[in-house]
Amino acid sequence: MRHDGRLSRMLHVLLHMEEQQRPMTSEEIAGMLGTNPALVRRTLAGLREGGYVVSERGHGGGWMLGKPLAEMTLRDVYDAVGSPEVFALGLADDQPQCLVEQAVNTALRQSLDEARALLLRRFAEIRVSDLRDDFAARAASLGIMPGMSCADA
Amino acid sequence: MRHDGRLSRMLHVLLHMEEQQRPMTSEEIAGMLGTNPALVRRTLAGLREGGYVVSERGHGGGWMLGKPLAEMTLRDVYDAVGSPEVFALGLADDQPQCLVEQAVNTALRQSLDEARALLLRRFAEIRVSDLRDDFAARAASLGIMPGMSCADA
DNA sequence: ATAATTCGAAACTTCATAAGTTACGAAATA
DNA sequence: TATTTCGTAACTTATGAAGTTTCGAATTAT
Ligand code: FES
Ligand code: FES
Repeated sequence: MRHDGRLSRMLHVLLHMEEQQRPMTSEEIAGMLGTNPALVRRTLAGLREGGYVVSERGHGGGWMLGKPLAEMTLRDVYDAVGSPEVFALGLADDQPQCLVEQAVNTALRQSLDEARALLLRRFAEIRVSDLRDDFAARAASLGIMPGMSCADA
Repeated sequence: MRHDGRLSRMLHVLLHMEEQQRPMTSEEIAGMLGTNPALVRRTLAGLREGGYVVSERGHGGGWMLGKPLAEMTLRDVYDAVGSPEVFALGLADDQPQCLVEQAVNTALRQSLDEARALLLRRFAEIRVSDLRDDFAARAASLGIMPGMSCADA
């Protein structure tokens, strides 16, 4: 099953966005992510609705942070990209007639709901700025300039 | 993303299998699950390797439990169907050059690993026989004969 | 023996959907 | 007026579970 990488990508983008003191175009971002501008616009549109980024059209336009990274949690970003399905595991039928299958569903739902709740709780505890700090520490310990250029682009 | 219903289906099958005091053919099971015999064989093959079911060919053959439901946990069944990917959420790139993306991956992995560990721990705590008991309780409270026939077939 | 049943397994098609792409209009700046 | 850049719709591709077809092998019934 193809997994959903939107949360991961958007976090990556937000961190790079903070480093830049200028709007980043969808094309730049697409190059960074190894994808294309239309997809970037489509996904960042969700973050814009939440005020996490702002976009400007025309010459000199692009995407910039709409608020400090310290004011966004992973949970916020998760919701901004559409609160995608967490699990690949699922039920065969959500509303089965069969009582046996209902028992199976009840048990699986309970476990899945618990695990999802834990995950989203963790996400809510982590600010995006914490990732930036983690990155800064890695960079420092490797003796790398914090404002590095994009190696993957 | 299309989710993976193998665990759910196999639990359903195991519970029905216990009710029957005879081998169930792949065709019967397929009718029950709303699918087809080849898929049933493919998926049950994993359970057979773990000794959770046994199969016999030829006239009067089919599938039967290989051990009591009290000796199987949801975790056992999960592993028997191939330990499928738990999450639909995933990383954009598992081994990125970019330090920023590495920081993102580290944080996401940590949260996902925690949630997965909790889920599998719960799975390991639940015996398949617990689901049967839950089913029996539902059936009793509805005044339904425990050995009901298949309504979905 | 012969026929019927049933699993075993390979090869293939379908389906769902995230991702990727193309294209063009709207808005902003030069 | 030309250029840049986002906004958005429509379309194609990629991936893997699910579904299907088919035939051989094993087992039992007659
Ligand atoms: S993609 Fe993060 S530095 Fe290039
Ligand atoms: S599928 Fe469970 S009773 Fe028919």
